[in-house]
Amino acid sequence: MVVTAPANKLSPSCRKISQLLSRIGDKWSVLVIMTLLRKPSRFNELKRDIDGISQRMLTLTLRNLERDGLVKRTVTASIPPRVDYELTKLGGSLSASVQALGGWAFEHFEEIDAAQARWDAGERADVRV
Amino acid sequence: MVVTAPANKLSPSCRKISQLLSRIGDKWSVLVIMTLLRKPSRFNELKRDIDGISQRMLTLTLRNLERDGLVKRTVTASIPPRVDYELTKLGGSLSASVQALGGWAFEHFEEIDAAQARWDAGERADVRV
DNA sequence: CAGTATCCGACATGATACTG
DNA sequence: CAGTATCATGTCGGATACTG
Repeated sequence: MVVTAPANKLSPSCRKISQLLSRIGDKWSVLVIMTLLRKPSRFNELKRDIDGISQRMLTLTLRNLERDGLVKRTVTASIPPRVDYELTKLGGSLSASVQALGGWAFEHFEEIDAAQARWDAGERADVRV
Repeated sequence: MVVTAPANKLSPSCRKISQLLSRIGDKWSVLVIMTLLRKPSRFNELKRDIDGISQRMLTLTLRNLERDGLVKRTVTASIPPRVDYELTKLGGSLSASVQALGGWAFEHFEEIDAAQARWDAGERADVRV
């Protein structure tokens, strides 16, 4: 019995993309990375620069990025305590790729918005044969 | 009274990145895009190729991508019904940027895994001064 | 075949209060 | 200043059943 060719499963590298996105694709990670790319910052400095982030989420996001080796944390034992965050070399190399995606977003967001507007207006663009 | 310089808020383009990620950064969108990049497919064909996706999530993901103008849907009124999905030109251009990110992921995922392993082993890598 | 409808649990996020 | 702890809520996603 002849069986048709094996299913065209996705290659492992495609899975890597989605794994990466599940790491940095949350609501705040990219914003934190882009902020740290501009300059290393202290905790409350980040909180001020990233509009709308809660203290809790900033802490969690930084911990995750630190765990992934993308951000380095430096504690200075003074009073008041001082904690500085900066991108690691790994984090810096990631930000380059993220910025590339940002370039696409900046060039095409109007097309996306337009497509959504059409969709929401009820003009579904699919084809019926 | 002299006030310090305006807060270093993120530039609008950075926000665009996070907006894009909130669109395609969900669990399945990128997987669907990468699958359609290889070849246009029918509904159940996609379901077979994308391991683990539920019927519900495939439907929702396709609707969102269609709404964003990234995917085109073609209905053939036959019995049984036939529906084909393919990337639009916009979707194709996005996939290039996504693949760039995938390249980074493929090159560096070992470093990330290693960093996580260190963290989980309790060796927090931060610096104390 | 290609969906829709419904229910439900898990997780992500926000708000708030407290601490070394 | 830089967190941690706790609670409340909303959304995401899976399972299941039904339909043109």
